[in-house]
Amino acid sequence: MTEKQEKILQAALELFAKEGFHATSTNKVAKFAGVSEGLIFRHFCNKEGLLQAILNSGERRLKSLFAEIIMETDPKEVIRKTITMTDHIDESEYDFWKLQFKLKWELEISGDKKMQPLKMALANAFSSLNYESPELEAELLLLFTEGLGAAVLKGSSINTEEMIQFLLKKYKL
Amino acid sequence: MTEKQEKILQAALELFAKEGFHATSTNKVAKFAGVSEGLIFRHFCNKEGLLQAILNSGERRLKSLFAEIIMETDPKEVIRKTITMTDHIDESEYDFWKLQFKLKWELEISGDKKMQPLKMALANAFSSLNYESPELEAELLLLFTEGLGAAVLKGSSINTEEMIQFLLKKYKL
DNA sequence: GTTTAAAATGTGAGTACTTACTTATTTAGT
DNA sequence: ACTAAATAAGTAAGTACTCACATTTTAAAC
Repeated sequence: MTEKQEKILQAALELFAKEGFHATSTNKVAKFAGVSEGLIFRHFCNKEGLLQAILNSGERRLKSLFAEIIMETDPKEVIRKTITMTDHIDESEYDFWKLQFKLKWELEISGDKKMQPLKMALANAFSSLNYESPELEAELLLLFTEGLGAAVLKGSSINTEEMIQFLLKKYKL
Repeated sequence: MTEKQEKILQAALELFAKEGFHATSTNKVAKFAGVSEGLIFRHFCNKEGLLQAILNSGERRLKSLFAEIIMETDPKEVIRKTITMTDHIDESEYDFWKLQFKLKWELEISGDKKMQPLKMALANAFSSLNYESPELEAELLLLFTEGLGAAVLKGSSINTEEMIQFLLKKYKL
């Protein structure tokens, strides 16, 4: 991975996240990265390839964030970590997460599959704590987590900290 | 409002909702509507104007959906109607709602302001029922509602009916 | 009720510009 | 010297948008 290759990835991530995939031209990416436009196609084949490269390099972030929760053995901790997840995403990774959310709507990249392990871990946790409907509880909590994440990334007026504390209280954690 | 004008609005709504605003060209809209491309600009000035026309004509739907909840006096009914809202949106209006959600990400049209009256109605309802933190309860419920709506429109595997019943039970309704 | 002129609606062929992508050529690392 | 990295200058197709012209609708005058 050369220096310019990384510059392209960085620039594309920022622009795709802030303006959207279709609204960002390869010309714009090249200029923002301080690179000739042709280089994008030399390294990433086409615009779609550039996007895939970004997504692949970001996969680690996604997995490491989820892994910490899934590895947890204490059921209460699984739930607590899920609720506080939004607060643990680093500001330097905002662009990546924003892109992830944006692509769910702009292209039809669901990201539903990637949530599955987390959903199962949550369902197990709720089951261990003798909740009546563990699967539904898991789904509901994920709905909340996604909603809160979306709100934060969209710069909503919502008070994240307060909301997280409120939820922890609701789940008696 | 002429016949062709409505055809343009219909076509644009469907295409914007399904492919996205930036990904849909005016040429595509014109062909899909069976109309000359120039007519779009005669009637709606530019592409942005076309979008605004769609949004304005859809405003009624948004208001009528929220109004029914806000007018409600029984606090328990306010909460119940909010929870079941997702199930009440007609399939013929899917495109409109999908566009609404998509635009939140593609452009930065928040739609946060339009939620404010509903949020206040919910906060009042929770307050009447002596909940400890009515504002947070309201915000949380809206987070769920939006998340559930998004899931349905994205064609998620989630069981909407079941989830709604589950939530009603949680809120003792 | 017909005529007629003006206004509104609609078209098709353009425009200048941008798009994703290519290719011939040059630069730099080993 | 050979290979990979990088560039500059293309290209064809697509973009939003315009404009001169044709058609229909409206409405007032006779």
